Parts: sequence; structure tokens; C-alpha cells
Amino acid sequence: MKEMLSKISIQVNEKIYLKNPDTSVLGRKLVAGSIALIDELGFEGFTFRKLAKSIDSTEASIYRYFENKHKLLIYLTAWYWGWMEYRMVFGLANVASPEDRLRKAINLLTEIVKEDSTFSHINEIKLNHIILAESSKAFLTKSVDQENKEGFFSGYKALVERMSQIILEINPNYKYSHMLVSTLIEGVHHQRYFTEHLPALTDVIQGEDAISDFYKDMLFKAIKTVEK
Amino acid sequence: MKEMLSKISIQVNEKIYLKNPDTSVLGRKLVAGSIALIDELGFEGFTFRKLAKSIDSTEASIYRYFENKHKLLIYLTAWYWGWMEYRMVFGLANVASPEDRLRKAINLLTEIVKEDSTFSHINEIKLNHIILAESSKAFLTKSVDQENKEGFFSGYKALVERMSQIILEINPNYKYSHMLVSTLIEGVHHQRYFTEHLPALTDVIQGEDAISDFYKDMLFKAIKTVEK
DNA sequence: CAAATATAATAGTATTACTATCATTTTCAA
DNA sequence: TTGAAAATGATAGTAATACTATTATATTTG
Repeated sequence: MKEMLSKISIQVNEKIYLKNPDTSVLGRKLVAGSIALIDELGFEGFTFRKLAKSIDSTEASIYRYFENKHKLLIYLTAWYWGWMEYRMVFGLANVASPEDRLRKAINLLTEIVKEDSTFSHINEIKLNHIILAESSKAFLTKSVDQENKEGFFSGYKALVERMSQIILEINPNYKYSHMLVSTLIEGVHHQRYFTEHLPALTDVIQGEDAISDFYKDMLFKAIKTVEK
Repeated sequence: MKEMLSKISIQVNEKIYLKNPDTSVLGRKLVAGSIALIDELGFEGFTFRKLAKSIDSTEASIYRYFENKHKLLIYLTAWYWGWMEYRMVFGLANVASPEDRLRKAINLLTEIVKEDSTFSHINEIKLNHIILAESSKAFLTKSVDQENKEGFFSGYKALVERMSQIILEINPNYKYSHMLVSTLIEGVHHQRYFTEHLPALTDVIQGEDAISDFYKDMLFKAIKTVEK
């Protein structure tokens, strides 16, 4: 079983990297190390020099995998969305009602990742933590149009489209399905971040997962109700 | 009239800057120039050296006003929230019903700023454009806790609190007022940005301001309805 | 008008973000 | 198993960034 799972790997757009880090020991150490280091230092404080030191390699070697740290961040986010897609495929299979599928999808997106999977070198707990604080920096740059054209964000877009389709199954007349989904996804990241750092901007309720409850409430009301 | 208006100025937390840029010709040129340059180059491409050149001054002079470009970004966002607060005070005064006040507040937040005011050196159109792409970078850093403690985000928090109060007037039992407001604010930024750069993540509807309509619909349903 | 303050001009440092070259190690195919 | 190809390491170097410091020159203000 473990062996089977170890053969599953998340594919990301080939143009993101110079050399696929998934194909070598150094590449996997590089990615694993970058997750630990970005989580520790933040993306701005993170440099390839520090990464090289932390994995006992050299800057030059890292530059053979990624053009720059921005591309590495895009790689991590693309991997994350690929992984999320994979979790959705498994989690939503054989769930007949679109309502239940949507509920499950929201759960997957809002959950704080608490278990590291055994099938990859990537620590999904730390990666999830990075995504909350850093993922928007992957597209909030002047190179976004070019990078979008090259398909760097296709994983994210595919997920939005998939969930959008579920919403349209529930209510084919709902006009803002993509907006609703991307508002949910980015919102979850922000609210989780706010809970930790800017609690005045959110609502923390003892013993409840307010974020998950809030977004479920919000989405179903948006899709299913007519205003009183 | 012009003279009176020119005496209005937006106050920001004094700890954000080393010397108040609002008190000198150079300081105002610096801020105005930074808005133009960040809009043109993006925050990552923007440097104090380039700013100095563009306003025909020196790096050393700019460093007398701001410790670094991150503090300057915090200044710009704080100014923006102060300005938004000012617009809300005027825009919502004498509006009796909380529903109408909420609708107006959402309009102010979702509107693309199209007119530059005459009472300040700041180009609000460009600043609004910067806010969409760059404002989240002001708090998505490792220094957020310290900076929050020093009150750098109090303008943003005050606005969330103000709108949260309106929501509670409409429905005192609504549990997630702060979350709803910050989801709205950050969401508007993202959706405007997506419309321009990643349209697959949003819904663009010809001849309609889909973003404004979507958020109004979403908020009122969240606050006022019970799920069918 | 003198003193204080602000700005400009200039120079300098440490770090970042790379690129280049060559030696060494590892891989993998015949 | 060996020898070529590929990957990595070691080292060096460049341009730009992110500052700090010093001194000279304007400008403001009391």
C-alpha cells in the first residue's frame, strides 16, 4: 500500500522549473527545505543562499532547478493546488448530492491540514501554513499576465472551475459561481491568517471552527436563497 | 471652498514614518511619486533609488522620511483607509436605515475610484489601483505582530468595526460580522485584480458591475436570510 | 541675520540575485 | 566494468539593492 501511494506524484506545469525537482534527491531536498525555510523566515526573508546553506548545497545548484525564488513559490502553490485537486477527486467520488459534494469541498478547503502524508517529501502541514500567508504573492506581481499565459495558474483555475460546476448543479441560475469560489478560497486564507495575527478582522469563537461554519453558511445562502 | 478643503488632511499613525511626509514639499513629492512608481513597476520592482531619481532627489533624503519601502507601503495603505473612513463619514451621514448605510458603504468599497480629489497631493485613482494589487503585502509579513501592536493597521480595523456595527444593527444575532466585512474588503481587491489579470477566477458580466452586485447580494443574504 | 533644520552630493558597506567556470562525483548504457 | 554524460560542488565574480555616514549647501524660522 505504501509502495503504491509512493508512486503517486503531483504534476506541475513544466515551464515553472528549469529541472523537475521531483526527479532527484537534491531537488526533493530543495523543495522540502524551502518549505521549512519560507515558513520560518517568510517569503521576503527567504533567499537561495540561505536555502543552499540549510540543505548543505550551493546557490548554483539551486539555480539549476529554479530561475528565482518567485518561480519556486509558484511551484509550491501549483503543487498545493494539484494536491488539493487530488484530495477532491478522492473525497468527492461517489457523493451523489451536489450539496454534499459542495460541503465536503468547503471542508477540504477550510480545514487546517493536520497530517503529513506519507507519499511525498513535502510537509503538507507547513505548506498549508505557507499558502495562507504567501500564496497570493505568487500572482500579485507585474509578471502575472505572462505567467498566466504560460499556464502557471491552471491548477488553481481548474479547482475554481470544478467547484463552480458543483454550484451550478445546485442552482443553474446563479450568476457568480466563480467569484463565489475564489472569494471563498482567498477568504479562507485571509481569515486563517487573521485569526493568528489580526484577530480584530475576524471572529474567533471558542470551540467552533468559525471560519468553516461561516463560509458554509455564506455559500449556501448565496446559492440557495432569495433575499427576504 | 478649495481653501477649506485643502486644510483637510488624513492623519496616519506617527510611528509609521520617521518624518511626516505631509509637512514638507519634498515629503509630498515623495509620496506622490511613490504612488506613480509603485503603480508602474509593482511593489517588488520599486526601489528608493528609482523613486529618488523620479522625483529628482536622493536616496538619503527619502530614508529620512521612511525606514524602508515596506513602511512606505504601510503608510499608503493607512492613508487609504483613513481616506475611506472620511468618505464613509460623509457618505453615510444622515442615512437613517442601516440597510441603506450598508449598501452605501459597500458601494464606496467596491467602486473603482475614478476621480482624483483636489484636496491632497495624492492621486486616489492610482492609489486605489495600488491597493488592489499591493495592500495585502502590508500585513502578509513576518513583522505583522509587532506592527499590529504598534497600531499600524488601526485604520483598517476601525473600518471593519464600523461596518460590523451596521451589520449588527440589521441583525443583532449575526455571528460573523467582522469576518463578513473583511471577506468583502479583501474579496473586492482580489476580484478587481482578477477581472484585469485572471478572469477565469471571476465573473465578468457585460454592462454590469458584477463585483458590486455580487457582494451586495452576498452580504444581504448572509445577514438577512435563513437558508431554504 | 544667525542658528537651526532640511536637503543634496558623495561615498561606502553588506547582502541579494544572480552568472560563469571548472573540478569532482554520480549515473547509466554499452 | 568502464567510460561518457549528466549532476553537483566549489569558487569567483558582477550588478543591483538596501541601507548608513559625512560633509556641504540651501532654506526656514525665531
